[in-house]
Amino acid sequence: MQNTSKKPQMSKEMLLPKLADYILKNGMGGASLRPLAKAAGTSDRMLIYHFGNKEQLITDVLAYIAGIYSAVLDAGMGEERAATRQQCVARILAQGREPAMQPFLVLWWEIVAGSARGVSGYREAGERMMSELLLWLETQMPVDDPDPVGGARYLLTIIEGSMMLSAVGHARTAREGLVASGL
Amino acid sequence: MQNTSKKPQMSKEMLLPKLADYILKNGMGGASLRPLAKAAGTSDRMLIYHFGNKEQLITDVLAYIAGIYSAVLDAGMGEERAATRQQCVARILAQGREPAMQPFLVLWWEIVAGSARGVSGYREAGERMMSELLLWLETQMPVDDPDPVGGARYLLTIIEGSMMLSAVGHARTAREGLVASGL
DNA sequence: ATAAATATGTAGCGAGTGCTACATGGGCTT
DNA sequence: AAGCCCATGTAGCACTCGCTACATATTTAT
Repeated sequence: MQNTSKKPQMSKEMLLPKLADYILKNGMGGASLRPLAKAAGTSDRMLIYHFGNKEQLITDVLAYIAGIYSAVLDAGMGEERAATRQQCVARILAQGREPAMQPFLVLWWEIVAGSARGVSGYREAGERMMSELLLWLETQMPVDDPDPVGGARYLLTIIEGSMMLSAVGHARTAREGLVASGL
Repeated sequence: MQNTSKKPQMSKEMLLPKLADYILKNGMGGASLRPLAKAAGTSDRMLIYHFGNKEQLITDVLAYIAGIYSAVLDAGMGEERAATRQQCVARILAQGREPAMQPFLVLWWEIVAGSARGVSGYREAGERMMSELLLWLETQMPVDDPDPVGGARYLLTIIEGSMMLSAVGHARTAREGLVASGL
């Protein structure tokens, strides 16, 4: 008989995008082996086979997500720099409100929580994603900014603080804080 | 025979402190009925009896924790105000580094994550805790501050941004951001 | 005194968890 | 052709999960 199932030969690399997609949509809470396997078109048996155990799988998927994060960042915004810090912050906050960014944002807080609690793999992913965002932010600073390096760190702090406040229903508080600071 | 077990008459009010204590120590991840019941000196059966279901229990415990949050805030710092915004921020960040605050901080990010994902009870608790912190922060602003209301919102944004960056291993980034901003 | 309401213990159900044992197919090397 | 290794399917184990059925003791109301 002919080879009907052309030896799928599933590998980590083929699985990671689907796993990342599922986790972005459903969060870490629903990230158990059987649903993940179903979403990736395989079985829990094979996930363990490829990744060794669940902890390693999560670590790998989070690293993968951190890896594609900067691509999403770039895709979401034009190339021209902002003219002022105020405009820079406004743009990024606006981007954070876009629907396409929501899965990242919602997952982000779970990564922060896991990192704060010391869960393996979370801290590395979170640190990397913040490093990416920081680098990217430096490239987005106004060309005439007197201190783009320090300024990027300052704006990053404010942006993340604003996002956290928004996440717990204090978007207004964050907005008023920005106004009071001149940003 | 005499009444050996003096009719315990467990009530929500008696259970909440122990439940809150356990959750502060072990986080939401370990907050399943049987361990919670054991920590509170009762049974999973009785937790459901008193709270109806787990979701309501979590909601109630988070509300209780939010309720005692401001007391912890006050207890952790003296009464005299800061002289400058810079000193105000430095004090609060120092307080956040104290061991006694760690359970709150670690739990805090789980509340933010739950709030961002829309889990019932988390948003209300998070919003309330932030409101408490904001009010308290207003009382801690320098007496001669030109805009204590807006300034408190600005400082709150920066403080929370700094704490988040620290949680993912970017404490240095946050510190450099503060320096660049003059705070 | 009787009945109703409250409070609690025991046991278990059905579903889901991470993970493993065992078998087996198909492609590879020798 | 023979043997070996990689990839995968099937079945299941021991455990935890939230929650419930049932019985029962104790207190309160009539």
